[in-house]
Amino acid sequence: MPYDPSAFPPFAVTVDLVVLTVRRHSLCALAVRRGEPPFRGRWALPGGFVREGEDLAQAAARELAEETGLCVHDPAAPAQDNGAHLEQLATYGDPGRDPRMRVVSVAHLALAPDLPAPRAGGDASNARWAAVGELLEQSGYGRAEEPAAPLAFDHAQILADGVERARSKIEYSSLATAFCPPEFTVGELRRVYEAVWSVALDPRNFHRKVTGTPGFLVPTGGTTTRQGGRPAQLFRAGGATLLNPPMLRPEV
Amino acid sequence: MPYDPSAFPPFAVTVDLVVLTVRRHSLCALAVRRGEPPFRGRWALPGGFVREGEDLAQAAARELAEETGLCVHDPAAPAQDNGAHLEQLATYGDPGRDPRMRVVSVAHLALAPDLPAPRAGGDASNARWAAVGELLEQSGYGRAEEPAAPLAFDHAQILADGVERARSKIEYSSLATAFCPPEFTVGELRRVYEAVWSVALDPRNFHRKVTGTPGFLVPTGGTTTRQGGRPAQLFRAGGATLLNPPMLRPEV
DNA sequence: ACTGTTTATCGTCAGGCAGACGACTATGAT
DNA sequence: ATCATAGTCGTCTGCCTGACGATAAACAGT
Repeated sequence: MPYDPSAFPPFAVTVDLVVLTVRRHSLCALAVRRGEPPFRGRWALPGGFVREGEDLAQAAARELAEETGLCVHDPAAPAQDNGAHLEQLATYGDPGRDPRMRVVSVAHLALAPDLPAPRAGGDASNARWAAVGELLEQSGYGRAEEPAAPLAFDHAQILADGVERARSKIEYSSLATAFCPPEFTVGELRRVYEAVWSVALDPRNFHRKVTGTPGFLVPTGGTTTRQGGRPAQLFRAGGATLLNPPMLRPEV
Repeated sequence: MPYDPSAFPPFAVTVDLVVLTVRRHSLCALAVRRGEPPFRGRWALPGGFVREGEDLAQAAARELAEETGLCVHDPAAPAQDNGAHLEQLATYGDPGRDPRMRVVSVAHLALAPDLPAPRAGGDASNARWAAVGELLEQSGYGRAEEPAAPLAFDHAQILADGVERARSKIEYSSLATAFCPPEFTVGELRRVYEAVWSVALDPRNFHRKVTGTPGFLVPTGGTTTRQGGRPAQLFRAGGATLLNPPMLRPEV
């Protein structure tokens, strides 16, 4: 089809972020309260316009830093900082998804270790970590009872897609370590899987699997007792990014 | 970030298509010749602007129909027409990817059975099926020798991403049947895997795997000898979309 | 009609990996 | 000292896969 530079409909392009973390044994997402219409006062995913001259990934990283202070983990420089994992998720462009104008949103997925408190431009009351189960139940994506205040726009759909991406991706990649601090124990990593999948895993088989996969975990030599019980070895994420064979998710 | 409807940079939004099929035992992609600058005369992926009031998926389906005449396979109405599989791939928005203006392209991946001849608006010389190996070698994504005429824009990157998506997705889903006609034999399905992965698979183990996975294939009762040799049973794609355990891709 | 070629299909066997689960270890709490 | 908690090492069994032998049913050529 011929390009006609003078005759194309103009769009606004935004990035929206699904920022996931594991807190208190449950998968949580970052939600911000909208300060202006439409959907004023409702919770939404963080996001904003892509600026001129700005790459999509740059825009997502900038928004992530503005909302959480997190730096993005550079895949080239492996495994040391407290940076987050960031990847493009999908693009949502239904006409009418924003009542004001035609907006195409390029959603990104970010995985972060457990953080202190969210700061949305310094105003803590306008940002929070919410359990994804609660956020999605309110929007009819779970077996809901009281559809209290669903997320604004189509953000419930975006969140559901992001959670599904995270759930499947930790099966065959080492991405679960993005939820962990730089040094972590096998038990802490197992609790990440259990929270994301909402299942209970056998500690012995899990230990055998992750320590037996070459390049997945490298021991740092240290130990910790911060989980109670017998001291556990500390590990860092190894260079391997793909898990082959994958970690098997128990069916329900 | 506050939304300011009066102050956002305008973007053009396009859809680009990675249309894959298997022809003569090799994976091929649809390429169209550009009729106007920039990159006039070079090969590119089919695509076009998203229209006002048009969904992204609608735009992709419209472009696919314009270029190939294919209808999109409705996931709700399973397995009978010669429709193609269509899914969103990723979004590319580097500033400068189009020298004329700021264009964000939402790439889609389409998988189609082997088709007669391409028709790009009736002009056959401006559209062709090209082996993905050749297209990517020319762009430095394979071990190239003569970087003849790489694809226009960032389309080589988009094609590489689409091929990688297809390669990994046939591992754990029944998507390989989208490359087959409505009725097909186990051998034909195996040749799809072999073409997409560029490997040789053991016919006996492959047969055991696909016929032993419940819901993957349903026999139609008919047989065919169109491949020569002993008559083979004909199958249709079953309802199962996920392959568990997955088909294992031999490492190189 | 016979032989060779091609493709399809069934069977066998050994190795690897995952699930179930027993046993032991090393901390802190009472 | 005893208990509770969490980590780590083993064992066993069943399933799946890769390697590969064997048979079946078509066609081509002599």
